[in-house]
Order: sequence, then C-alpha cells, then structure tokens
Amino acid sequence: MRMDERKKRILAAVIQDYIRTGEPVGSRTVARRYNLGVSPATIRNEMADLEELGLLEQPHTSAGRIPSDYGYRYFVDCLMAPEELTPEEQEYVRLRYNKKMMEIEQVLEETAKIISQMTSYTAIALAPNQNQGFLEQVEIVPIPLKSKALLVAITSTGMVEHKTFNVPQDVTSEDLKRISKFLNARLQGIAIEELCQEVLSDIYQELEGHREFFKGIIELLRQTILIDGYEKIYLDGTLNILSQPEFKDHESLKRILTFLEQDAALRRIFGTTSSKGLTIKIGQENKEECIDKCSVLTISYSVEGKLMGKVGLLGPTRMQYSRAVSVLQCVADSLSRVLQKIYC
Amino acid sequence: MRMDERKKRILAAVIQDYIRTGEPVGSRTVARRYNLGVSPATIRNEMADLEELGLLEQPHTSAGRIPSDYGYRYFVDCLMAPEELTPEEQEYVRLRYNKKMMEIEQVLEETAKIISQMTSYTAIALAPNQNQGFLEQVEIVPIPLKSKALLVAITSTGMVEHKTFNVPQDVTSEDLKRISKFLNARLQGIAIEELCQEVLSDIYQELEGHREFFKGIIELLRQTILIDGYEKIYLDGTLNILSQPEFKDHESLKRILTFLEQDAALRRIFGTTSSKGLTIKIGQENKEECIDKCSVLTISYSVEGKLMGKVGLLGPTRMQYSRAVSVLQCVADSLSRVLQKIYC
DNA sequence: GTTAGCACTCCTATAATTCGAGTGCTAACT
DNA sequence: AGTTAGCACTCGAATTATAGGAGTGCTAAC
Repeated sequence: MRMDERKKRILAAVIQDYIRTGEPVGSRTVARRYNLGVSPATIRNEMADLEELGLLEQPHTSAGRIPSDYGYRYFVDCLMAPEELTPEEQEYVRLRYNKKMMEIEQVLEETAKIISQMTSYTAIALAPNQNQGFLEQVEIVPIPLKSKALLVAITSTGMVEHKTFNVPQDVTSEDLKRISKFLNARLQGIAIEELCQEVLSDIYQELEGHREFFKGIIELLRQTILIDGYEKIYLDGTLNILSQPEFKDHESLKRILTFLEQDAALRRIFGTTSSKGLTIKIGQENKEECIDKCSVLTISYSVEGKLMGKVGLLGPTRMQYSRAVSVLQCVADSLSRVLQKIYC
Repeated sequence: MRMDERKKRILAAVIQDYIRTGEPVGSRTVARRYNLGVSPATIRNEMADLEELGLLEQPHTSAGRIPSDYGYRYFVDCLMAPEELTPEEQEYVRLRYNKKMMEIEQVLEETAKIISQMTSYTAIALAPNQNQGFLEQVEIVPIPLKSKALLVAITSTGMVEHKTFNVPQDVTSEDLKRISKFLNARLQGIAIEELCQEVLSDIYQELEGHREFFKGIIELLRQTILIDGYEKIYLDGTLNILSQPEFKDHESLKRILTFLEQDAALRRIFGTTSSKGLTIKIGQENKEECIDKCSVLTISYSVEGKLMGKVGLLGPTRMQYSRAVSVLQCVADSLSRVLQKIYC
C-alpha cells in the first residue's frame, strides 16, 4: 500500500485537527471540515489504511483516530507546511533581544523565556560546552579581612564562574597577585580540557614554596569551570506543562516535572544529537520513558559558524510543530546574532 | 465555655490523628486510639463543644471532625509537644554541614535541601538582606580582547555578584586598575544602602576625564548588589507538593506551584515578620490566597547575634508541626554556626 | 455528668443505564 | 473499480440508581 495524495491529505487533516482539539478525529469531521470532495465512508476506508500503515491509532473501537508517533514523524517530515512567524512576531523577538545584555547567562535566560512564552511549552537552553572553550581571563581577588580569596574565571564562551578559597597565612596579597599574573600569562587561550598541573609545571620554580597552594588553585579552577560551569541549563515555562490537557493526571505530571528537575537527564535528551540545525524527537524517539508522551525540539546556535550550544523546547507529542519550529528558528537566529555581538 | 483538660486532650487527639491520616476523625476513633477513659458519646459532646469554639470543623454532617486554622493555631501555641530530633538526626544535620562550603550561596542551597529532605515539605532559604551589609571587596577584571571588563563585588555577607560592562577605547587597563583601587580604598565598609555617586565625588578629580565612565561603574555596582543580589531565594523540594494528598487536584496544585515561582511573593510571606526566632503562619494567616491551605514556618539565622536572614518551609496546614519546628531549629542552629565559621 | 441505643444524614463506591459518536461491512451506484 | 449510502454494532463517557458505612445528634437511662 502506498501513500497517495489523498491519503496524505487525510493524514494531514487528522493530525491538524487532533493537534487543535486534542480529541480523536472521526471520518465525519474530516469530511466536513476539510473539503476533500469525498464522503465520510471513503475517508473511513482511507483511515483504516492509514492505521494499517501505522500512522494512525484508535484509542478504542468506536472512537476516531489519533496520530501515532510514527504518524507525527511522517507529518513532520513530509506534510507539515512550514510556517513563518508574522513580521510582528519576528520584530517582537528582535525587540526582546535588543535589551542590554552583556552576559551569555542573561541571554540564555532570556532566550528560554522567549521560547516558552511564544510557544507555551517548556523551554530549555543549554550553555556552550566549556570543554571546547578557552580560558579568557583568570583573576584572584584577595579578601584580606577573612584571609580568603575569590577565584574568578572567564571563559571564551563568556561564562563567568567564581569560587572562594582559603589563603594560608604565609601567602601574601602580593603572592596572589603574582599567581594571578602567571595564570593569565599561561592560561589564556589554553583549551579548558587540557587544564591540569602538568601544563604549568614550569611555573613551579618561580613560586618559592607555594607549590602545593598553587596546585590547589589549579584544581579549583578545573572544578569551577568544568563542574560548576558544565553546560548550564536554563529552563523556563516548566509550569506550562500544567496547562496541557494530556498531562492533567497526577502521575504523568509528576513524572515530567521530576524529569525536568534532573539536569543530567536534560543534557541527555539534548546531547545525543551533536548535529547542527534542527532536531525533532517525537514521543518514544526520546529514549526517556518519563517523556514518552512528549516531543523535544532542539536547535543549535552558533557564532561565526562554530557550533556553540543548543536551545529547544519540550511539549506534548500533540504539539503545534510548525509553530514550534518557526519560533525556534527565529530565536536561534537572533540568539546567534546577539552572541556574535557579545563576543565582538 | 472554657477549655478544660479533657477538651485539650481531645483536641490534641483529633489534630494528631488528622495530621497522621488526613481523614476526618470520628469520636469512635478518638475513644479507641487515645484512651481518655470516656466513651465515644462523651467525646462526641466535647467535639461539638470544640466545634462551637471554632477549633474543629465538620466537612459535612456525617463525617468526623477536622481542625480549623484556629484549631491548628491553638494546637501549635498550647498543646504541641516539643519534639527533639533524635541524636542520629542531629548528627546527620551536622554532617551535611560538614562538607566543605566556602560560600554562603552554597550553604543556603544546602540548607534548603536539608530542610526539604528532612521534612518532605518545600524549603525556602532567603539570603541576607544586602542593604544592611557592607562592601567587602570590589574588583574590576579587564577582558582586554573584547574591550570589556568584569565588575566583581563581594559583600560583607559573603555574597558574590558580578557583571560585565563595556570599556571605552580611551580607558586603559591601567585606568581600570586605578579605579578598582579607588573603589576598594573608599568603599570597603561603606553601607550598601549609602552607595551613590555623592559619597565618592571627591574621587572625581583624580580620574582625569573618566568621570562619566566612573559614574557608570558606580551605578552598575549599585544595581549588581542591590538588584541582582537582593535577598536571593533558594528553593528546594518544590515537587514535594505533588505528594501531598490535599493538593492532588489540578487547580490548587497549579496555584501553589505558580506561587512558588514568584520571588516577590515568597519574599512577602517571609518578610512580613521581622522578628527573630521562629514564626508559624497557618492557613489564612498567610495573607496570600494561593496558599490558604498551607502553613509557612520561618526561622531566622544570625551570626554573632546579628540577624542575617531567614529560612523556612511551606507545607499543607495539615503539617507535622512539631517535626517541622524541630528540624528548623536544628538546621538554623547549625546554619548559624557554619556561617559564623565562614565569616571568620 | 456519662453512656448506651437508635434513627438519621450524607458521602463513597459500585453497578446499571443511557446516549452518541464512530466504526466496519454490505450492497448499490457511477 | 472506486465511491457512497445505509445500517448494525461497539464501546466509552456521562448519568442515574443503589447499597453500604461511618459518624452524628438526640434521648433516656444509669
């Protein structure tokens, strides 16, 4: 059995209607609302075929049809009409990004907000993976009153991380300044992945006895950037889940909200695709059971052609895909442009 | 009608039972489970009295009694047996705080986690109000490659905030260093509330033409500390709400979760009591409608006798008050001690 | 003042009933 | 051969009926 033109139109009609209403779609409805010029009976036959093809499903014998994951997949791949945002909406996105933002953290936060507000799904933004970055600047700020100091690290991706540490009695403010200088001289431009004591062993001789302390600082730096700063996640619109009728039962709600609290899980669903551009994962295509009734869309953002990170959204499989895609594309576009500016 | 001893015992029994089971408590149950030496009929009479006093309520005619807000209030004020944590639990709390934490942010995050895990309610920790604090250290870290710089501010309460800003062409790295030095020399120990250009006007002459830039930095500093760093909120166990049977209906769940997303609202319910020590607000005593089925417990933490901030929890009015109180007291105690150490 | 007894109330759970949307099949039609 | 009208059938959702039980308030006796 092949997908002829009429089957496609019927499938599209069913899916669109189901996305709109959330109710199983019957042959009658399709015939009435989408004038395909054929009777309900014919549509019934076609729908039976589409079910056999695995594109539609019946919740129970005497109900209409709903799309299967596979049906959504076909729809997204072959049938979906790409929908551009209206000029007003595009302008709106640009406007949102126009406000003064100096830091990538802030930009990503705003990005998540924009996506969730424009789609009313849950937005996820992933900060650039630091491993591929470089150290831009390191600074040690002494806090003499408390014999502590603050290690501040700025990476080439613009993430700023900081951490406090104790300073032993015998290390002076001057020492700290010197170490800070060393670090900057030697670490600027070093790939973060390669950050380890060995690289810097030749500095040791200049440090007259503060070797252990210095080692400690390098270790702290590693941790600060690689652990604290590792692909930070910005979520927004988590509670949009509450408005989705498919998740009104307590159980699935709990599952999804709990899922969204696990950073590791979020990185997993985002990270598996290292590809550029747009990715759509529908229902069970996400390997996570908790969200097998959800779809996850991802789009990468980049600066100067270099892939930086990803943003995306999570919503029910019954999602307005074309809307979601166009919002993501528009946002990713603006986002890339804004980051470009921030990075000079 | 007065509260005699027997009425008290019956009220306590009803409340305890209701807290435990969540079901309306009947006279029979009280008679059986709490041996007061009287028959159900007597208890029935007493319960009718307690209802008339406004301490108990009947969901419907043929159900048992449940406590009213006022009933809980009486229980909390007069009847509740103060319950100490077991030595093991006290040890556990101490253990949790033993892990190496250098920053107050981390400590508060951990605090919220401990509270929510030990009570299975939602924990809230409020960072110290910066207004009362001093600036401990200010630093400007130049990022020459991007002609930007990072302003880092450390307050006496140990909060670290940072913000990136643009550096005009004619301002050199040296200038930044000088400004940084000025700031530290002049601002250390200045009350954050008083932070404004005027205080520093006498610096201007030393800055040879960078006045506007300098003004900008001061303004940025204000914002960074007063806005970004204003009573930061640390939440944990938000999803514990999902396990409370009283909030299993979609509507109230939505209301509460939405409420918990509003920082301003959280500050409101915490802030209204400027008192030291423990505060308990039951049901409608919280002036927020969204949480009129919830109780909020607050306890202040302090360092060297000086009130710093507050931590607390939010749960259903049907809450294990004595448990919650003892956890909060134990945690606030340890928290104060840990902060003491951090502040040297 | 306390208690046993009893009629009464009202919620909850379960079962029975109805209703209607939607299907699949068949036979007739183009 | 594909399309369509007609019709019996299915099955869930909503509605109503029914039974059960926990708990009360009242009364009268202790």
